[in-house]
Amino acid sequence: MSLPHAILTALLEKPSSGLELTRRFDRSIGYFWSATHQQIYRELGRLERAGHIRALPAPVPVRGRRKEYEVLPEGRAELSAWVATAEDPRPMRAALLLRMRAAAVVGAAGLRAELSRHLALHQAQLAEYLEIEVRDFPVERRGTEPDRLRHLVLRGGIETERFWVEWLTGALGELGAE
Amino acid sequence: MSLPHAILTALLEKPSSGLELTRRFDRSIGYFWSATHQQIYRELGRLERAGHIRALPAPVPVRGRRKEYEVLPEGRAELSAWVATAEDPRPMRAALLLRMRAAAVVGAAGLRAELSRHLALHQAQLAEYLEIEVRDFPVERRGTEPDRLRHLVLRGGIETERFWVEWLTGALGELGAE
DNA sequence: CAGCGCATGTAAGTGGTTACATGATTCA
DNA sequence: TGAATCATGTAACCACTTACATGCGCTG
Repeated sequence: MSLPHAILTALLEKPSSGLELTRRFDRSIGYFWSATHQQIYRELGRLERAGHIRALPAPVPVRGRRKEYEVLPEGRAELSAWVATAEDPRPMRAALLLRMRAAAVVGAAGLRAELSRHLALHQAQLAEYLEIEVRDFPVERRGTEPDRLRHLVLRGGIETERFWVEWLTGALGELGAE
Repeated sequence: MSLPHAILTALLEKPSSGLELTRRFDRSIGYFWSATHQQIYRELGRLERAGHIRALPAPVPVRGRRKEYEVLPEGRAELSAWVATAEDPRPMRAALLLRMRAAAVVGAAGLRAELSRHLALHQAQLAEYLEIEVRDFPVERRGTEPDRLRHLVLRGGIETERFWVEWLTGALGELGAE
């Protein structure tokens, strides 16, 4: 149950409309909790009904007109509570590892190309994260706690991608030329 | 759409009943693609209707009225095709990273305990994987391709857990004593 | 004023989770 | 015989995905 909290976090960082949120999810929060615009609109409706956020007063609330949302104190309290909640990590879901295990049974024919493709994707993502790190977290900006925490989040993304790049590289080596 | 393929893989490794599959998912395949017994029974039904597996005629029921399934050639072909399929990696879903980002906004009160708890869980999982590695993949058993592939899968689990242990250790250091 | 992009939504279908139901065997 | 356990399932719900629908504002 993390989507509402992802949205609350994003709205606290900057009040936004549904579509703006969608865009920001595509390039920032979505790196570790993705969501489509349909999910976001539905969740915005729920959060509003729950009294956690409110739409900023618009002249005429009509379909097709942008609605900007901001977080209410209740929403901030909810998010604050969630940060300290005990919530077990979900078991990982790695389809590639599954495919590798299937390949051990039925043979690895055709797997090599797919591994290469994934390797390129993860290398690209890693490069993007490293750019963000250079741009947003220069050494002199690492003093305040919020900055240190945000940097930790980014390091999580970086190390995850690095893991995949290394694992895929090793796997391609093991597979040989096929 | 990986659950059916996870089941096909497991059944090729060893024909099983629904409950046996559930147990094996809990301690093996489920490490990277978990499933409950309800999911498994539903999926077994679908796979049987699709002609990918069949129930063996029970010779002498050992316990209860179990149904043992085995994979048909069509199922093996389906799995073989899936191994080579182009399927993009799903974006990661890391609730802990999300919570860390929320903490950057509303404060990290109470987060430390939760990070410690997760650290212990991941350390335990890592230890379990390392035991499996020692037991199932001694150096002299790494020659055949199936063994090498299965070992790669395990290495994926090991390195993932190692990532979390390191990230959490670093995060606890950054958070300070609170 | 027609067409296009922006913005907000609805609807249907799938996969996964939680809670419950039912029969069959074992054993005290 | 009654309780515990093994084994297979059903039902309801929720999250997420995919496809489509509707209204607004700008521009040619």
